[in-house]
Amino acid sequence: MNISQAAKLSGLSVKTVRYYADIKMVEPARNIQSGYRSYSNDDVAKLNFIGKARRFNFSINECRELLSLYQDKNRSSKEVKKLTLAKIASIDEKLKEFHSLRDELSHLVNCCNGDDRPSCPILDELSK
Amino acid sequence: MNISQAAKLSGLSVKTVRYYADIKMVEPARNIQSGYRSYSNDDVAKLNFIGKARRFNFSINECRELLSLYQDKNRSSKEVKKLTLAKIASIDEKLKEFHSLRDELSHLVNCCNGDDRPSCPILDELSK
DNA sequence: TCTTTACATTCCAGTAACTGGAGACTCTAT
DNA sequence: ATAGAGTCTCCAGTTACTGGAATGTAAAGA
Repeated sequence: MNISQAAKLSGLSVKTVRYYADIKMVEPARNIQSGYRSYSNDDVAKLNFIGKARRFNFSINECRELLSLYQDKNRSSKEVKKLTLAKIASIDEKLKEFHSLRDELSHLVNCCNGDDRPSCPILDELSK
Repeated sequence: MNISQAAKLSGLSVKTVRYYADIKMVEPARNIQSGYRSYSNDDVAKLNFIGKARRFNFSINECRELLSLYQDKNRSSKEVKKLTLAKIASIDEKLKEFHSLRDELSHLVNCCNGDDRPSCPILDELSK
């Protein structure tokens, strides 16, 4: 199938699918006459896999790792679990950061009158 | 003072401070002889301000806005509050995303044996 | 004074993961 | 035959820096 159908089936944009071909992550066959990319069902399955992994916040390189594990019939689940645990840990980091950020900002907002007078505890805090 | 001291006082890297000069956010005077950037205390205060705002996850453009409000003696606190509330909302978005991501991933990890056999619910989920 | 060393300058490239657009070619339908 | 849709490649832009090369300047020691 052509790229637009592969894109539709995998829920990705055409640009993204072409990008994944460029970076050699999912390299489809080519129609020799037209030069058009020609995607198999297998290719679409990979695109789907990658799309999901990306939505799970795995980076492109992590997706590559996962993809090779996915395609390796002899892989152990240990490796995948390890990668996923690391990902969870990094998400926890981010959560912590964002939580404290949120708390500080909302504290500042609560102290701010929000009227038309120039006094503003938010700016005061930023300039300390 | 020279750039390295301005960097030290503001807690930013020299590269970053130079970058902020390049993008015309904090433009110091120049020593005519040497061409070296020459930072005033006022410049350092701005750098500090920006550094803090960046740590509060404001983008460079938002920092520009905040900075101009900061320097505008006639600004109202309303504007700043609005910007900050929007920032909080976007942080909340991210928090929600990351929370659900985390939950899904840890669910998958809990279902995974993590042994040397190839069966792996994580990959199974990704390939569905 | 000379020399070393530390610090400064500019400019270019790379990061991550795409996205947008230009110009050209191909396919399909009328 | 031609219009319109789809595809191709290639280049640039996004965000906020960071690293490195080649070169110039300042300060301190011998």
